[in-house]
Amino acid sequence: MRQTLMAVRIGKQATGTMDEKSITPNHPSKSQERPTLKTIAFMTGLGITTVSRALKDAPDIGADTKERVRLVARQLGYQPNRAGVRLRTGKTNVIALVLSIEEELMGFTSQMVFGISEVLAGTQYHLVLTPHSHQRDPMMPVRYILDTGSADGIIISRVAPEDQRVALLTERGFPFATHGRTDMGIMHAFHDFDNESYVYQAVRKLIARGRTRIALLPPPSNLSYYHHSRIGFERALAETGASEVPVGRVTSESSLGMIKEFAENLMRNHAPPDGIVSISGSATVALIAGTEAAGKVLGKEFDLVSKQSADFLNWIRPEILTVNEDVRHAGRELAKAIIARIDGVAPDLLQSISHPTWASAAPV
Amino acid sequence: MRQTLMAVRIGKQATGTMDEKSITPNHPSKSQERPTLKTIAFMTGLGITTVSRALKDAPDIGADTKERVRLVARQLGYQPNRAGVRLRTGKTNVIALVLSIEEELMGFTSQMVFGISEVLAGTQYHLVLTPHSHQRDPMMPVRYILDTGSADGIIISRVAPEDQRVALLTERGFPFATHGRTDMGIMHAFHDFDNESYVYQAVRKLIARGRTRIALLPPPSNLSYYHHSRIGFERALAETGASEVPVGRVTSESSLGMIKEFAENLMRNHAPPDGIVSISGSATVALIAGTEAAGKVLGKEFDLVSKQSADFLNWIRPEILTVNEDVRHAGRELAKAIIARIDGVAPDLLQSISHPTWASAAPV
DNA sequence: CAAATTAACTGTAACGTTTCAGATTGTTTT
DNA sequence: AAAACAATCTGAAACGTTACAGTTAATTTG
Repeated sequence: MRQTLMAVRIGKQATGTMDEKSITPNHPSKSQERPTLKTIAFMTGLGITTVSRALKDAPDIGADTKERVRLVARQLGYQPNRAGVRLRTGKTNVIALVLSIEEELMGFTSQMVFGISEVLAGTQYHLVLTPHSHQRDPMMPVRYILDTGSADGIIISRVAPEDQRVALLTERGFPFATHGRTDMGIMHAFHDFDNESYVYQAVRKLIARGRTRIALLPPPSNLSYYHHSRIGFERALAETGASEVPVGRVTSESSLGMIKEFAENLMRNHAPPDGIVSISGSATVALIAGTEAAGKVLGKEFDLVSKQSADFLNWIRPEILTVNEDVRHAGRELAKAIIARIDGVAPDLLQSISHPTWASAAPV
Repeated sequence: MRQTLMAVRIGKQATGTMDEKSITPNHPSKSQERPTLKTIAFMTGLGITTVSRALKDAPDIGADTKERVRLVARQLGYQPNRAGVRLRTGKTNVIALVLSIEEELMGFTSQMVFGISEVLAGTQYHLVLTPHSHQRDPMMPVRYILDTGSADGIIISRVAPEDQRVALLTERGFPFATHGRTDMGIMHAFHDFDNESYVYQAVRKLIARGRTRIALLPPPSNLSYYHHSRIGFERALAETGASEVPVGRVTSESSLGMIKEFAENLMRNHAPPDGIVSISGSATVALIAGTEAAGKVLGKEFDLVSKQSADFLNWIRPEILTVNEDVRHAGRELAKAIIARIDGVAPDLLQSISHPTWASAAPV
């Protein structure tokens, strides 16, 4: 029974002869319904099961049968029905990106999304966005996805050192990857930017320029990278003997108006900083406005180092020392990690960190 | 048979007694599977069909039965299984946002996404992102969605006056809404920013400041809003007798380096413009860099008007006259429109336009 | 009071897929 | 030649939902 099958048994009365959907009158003949396994089964004269198994290259299907099935499938442009697969297997082929609307404005989110999409484009996965107000209930989207099984994996950002979402997802054994690290003794997939190193190097650069009184505009203190940036900051200060000018409760996510006002007051102090490190590009814009409103000249009376996720600060003030956080790359890494995680790869193999690279002094 | 039903007929041997899923050993008892119609049917003693119909408030179900079903459903936290619904009805409860990775960087995409999500959050719809390189094959994502039926509606942006995607979607009768208008005699849902009016007003403002030689940095000429901005521009010039300083082939989406270089050359001409209108915030950043590299002072030798989708230009140069395009609002409008479209509302009732509002001179 | 009508409920089938437990060959072993 | 095996193929059932065509019992009609 090697190659005898060639369409000998046509029709297959049992399952019904390919039910000849009534051709709609407007589209003469092109209105062919979407092909299913049944279509291929009919065309090849095989059973639906055989076709299904052939397409997943199961070992109990003959080599030439597989070939034949694949050929017809390709010819028809067959694509498995997602709802069918999902209903039967529970596999959604969906990655959920949970993001907070407080996310940084300057292109952060879009770059992340594009990075993820880049990787997902080559797979069966779709990307579903689940924005929410982080303030209100950060657990809500995660719980929803968990309860409804509406994704195979989750990417979360803005993680805290002790992150409830990470705890919950881990407890449930649900695949996830985070943008940012945690500090709760839980092993999980992540990608992070090395903010400690960034701030450390930033301070060293300021000191190399002779600055000694440094201020750090950090992220909100509940987020993990607040601590990383503090550690880098303190390490650099300790090594060099430079001193810190404290910033009070202002953070990179305070309103731009508040940041400006703060910066202006700060620079009007009797002992203002001569170097500022900023963790966020948009905050830096307000920072400049404030410092200049106080009459200070960037590059002269003080220097400024900033991280940014889109390359725009140096167009505004070439004097700013900038580091680009490649968020798109982060997106790519996270997408690869979550897919691997879904495929069962151990989380400790899915951790990566980007290191700061300093932009050349001025753009073209 | 009014209120006699109260759990009299329990069990229902026919369909099987709620098959008591083997409780997993790790989770003592809380590991209740996700409730389905069957669960509710069992608990109420009703048939699955009855429960289904009761939940959709069908007219042939008794009022008290409905109440009872709703109560139990709420109690269990019942959520219809999306795969089941989708398989049976073809309804995906998904809105696809097709966006091009060439989309403006400065927060445009994220604001759009957040706006859409805001509206979708109150509905059963999920938001699926389908980014793609617009250059390569703009039709691909649309065709994919059409072929696989993977969404109930599509939102597209960056439309052209004669847009193939609009033509295809209309031909297939598929619900969609566009960010931007077309000009091909097809009635469809859209939201647009009134770029004609923006540019017109921009020019008038420049002229009010005594400027007479105006340059327009327009979007790429294949996009609809290129034409709108040109119309507004030319109308203002015609009315006032001001003259245009042409910009050649530079557009708001040329690289920042190119824009800067162009601006610098332009301002070094023997007859440079004294007013510039920019359609994009990020381009404006480069524009400033170029004009200042040529030694010109903003607000003195020339004035600059720019549109932006995030409020940042005035932090950089308070002198710039800015208009904020509220992309988040656009997202909200588009989401509402696409849902209405799916519900069968006529497209001509789903068209809206945002008008420019001028930011107050300087921010806080 | 039989027949028709109405109100309330229900089982079956189907959407497209995969898993399971066979079935049908031909071939090898004993 | 009977029995066992291997290689291929297969139908039935199930996932959760809804449309359809009933069924049942009570009520109205003639």
